[in-house]
Amino acid sequence: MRLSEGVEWAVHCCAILALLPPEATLPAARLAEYHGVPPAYLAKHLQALSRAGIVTAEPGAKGGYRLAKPATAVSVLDVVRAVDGAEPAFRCMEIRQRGPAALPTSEYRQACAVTKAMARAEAAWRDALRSETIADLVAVVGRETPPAAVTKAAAWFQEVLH
Amino acid sequence: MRLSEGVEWAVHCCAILALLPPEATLPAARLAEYHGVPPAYLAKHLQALSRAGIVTAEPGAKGGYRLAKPATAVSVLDVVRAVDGAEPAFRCMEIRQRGPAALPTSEYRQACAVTKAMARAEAAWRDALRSETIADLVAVVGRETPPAAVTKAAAWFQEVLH
DNA sequence: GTCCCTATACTCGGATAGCAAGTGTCCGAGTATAGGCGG
DNA sequence: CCGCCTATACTCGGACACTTGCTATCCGAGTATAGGGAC
Repeated sequence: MRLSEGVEWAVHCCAILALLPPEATLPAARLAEYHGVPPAYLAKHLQALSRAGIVTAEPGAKGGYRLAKPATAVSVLDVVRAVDGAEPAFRCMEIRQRGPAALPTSEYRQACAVTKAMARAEAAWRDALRSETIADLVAVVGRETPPAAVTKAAAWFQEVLH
Repeated sequence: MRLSEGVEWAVHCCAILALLPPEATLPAARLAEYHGVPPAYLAKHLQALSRAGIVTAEPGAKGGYRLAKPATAVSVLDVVRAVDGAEPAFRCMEIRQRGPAALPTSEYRQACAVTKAMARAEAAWRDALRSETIADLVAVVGRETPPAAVTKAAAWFQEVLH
């Protein structure tokens, strides 16, 4: 089981966008440059965030991306689902309905116990991600990041910000 | 994010093996036949369960697989980790250490907030799977399965059991 | 009748192809900007 | 000097190759069994 690498990029990008002044935008190319990742591929994931309504895109010169909602209203789960998709990790193939001891489909009214157990676990995972917002992450980063990094980042933003 | 299909097969196989009389074994080919899945591919996953110490394999004629531990001592998490691997779904690539605002590696002592949040969510997922044992699943199945299916399965086992 | 030996058939185990999804990249459509021109 | 128009440059958005890892398969090594033969 492996989560798409783009999820990490997307969450970090949301955290950066949350730090921007209101109404300011940052192009995908700058976000990619800041994180040291391929610009074209990051753009693909930012498009997914845009489709999900997490960020809004300003087209044209001096355009770029901005958070569509307050950082307190964007959970990590929102970002994960936007990039990685909403399908569950465990897909029940109903193998109990196959083989020599199978019954007609109409006999299986309850979801099988395996599926239920997996669904409970995934629900716990989603709950944990839902309870954490981008604003929470930003707060933690601001508390734990060395001041040197903050000033360095702030200086860089001054140059590229739209 | 997608869990290997073999996980579903492996859990179902463990549940079947838990129903067997003590010391009885069932070959991989019969387990595959019962579930209607490719025998060779299922064998691969059963090997993983064997390596993990969840089942033991009896070689030779009249051989097969048997649970290595009581069903109450095998959690669903054990099976998932045996088949799917123990690596976390989210792998932090430390992209914060890249780009124009990066600092020397020695400055990053804390794990980044994104990684921590993801780790918490995965811990919740694992906890949920760890709290469920194969014995629990068997109990639920025995309670919810129609009697017709139980007798049909029992008859089939009588024929193929070693 | 009992014991031993041998050949057999069946089991698991690891090494080997095929395919799908994620990874990475590119080019085209659209828009706000900046400069030049006319009034 | 001010307003308008046009050309430009930059942005996002979706469509196109490539690579890794999951899916699927096969064949070889090893062992308990079953049968036959000798005592």
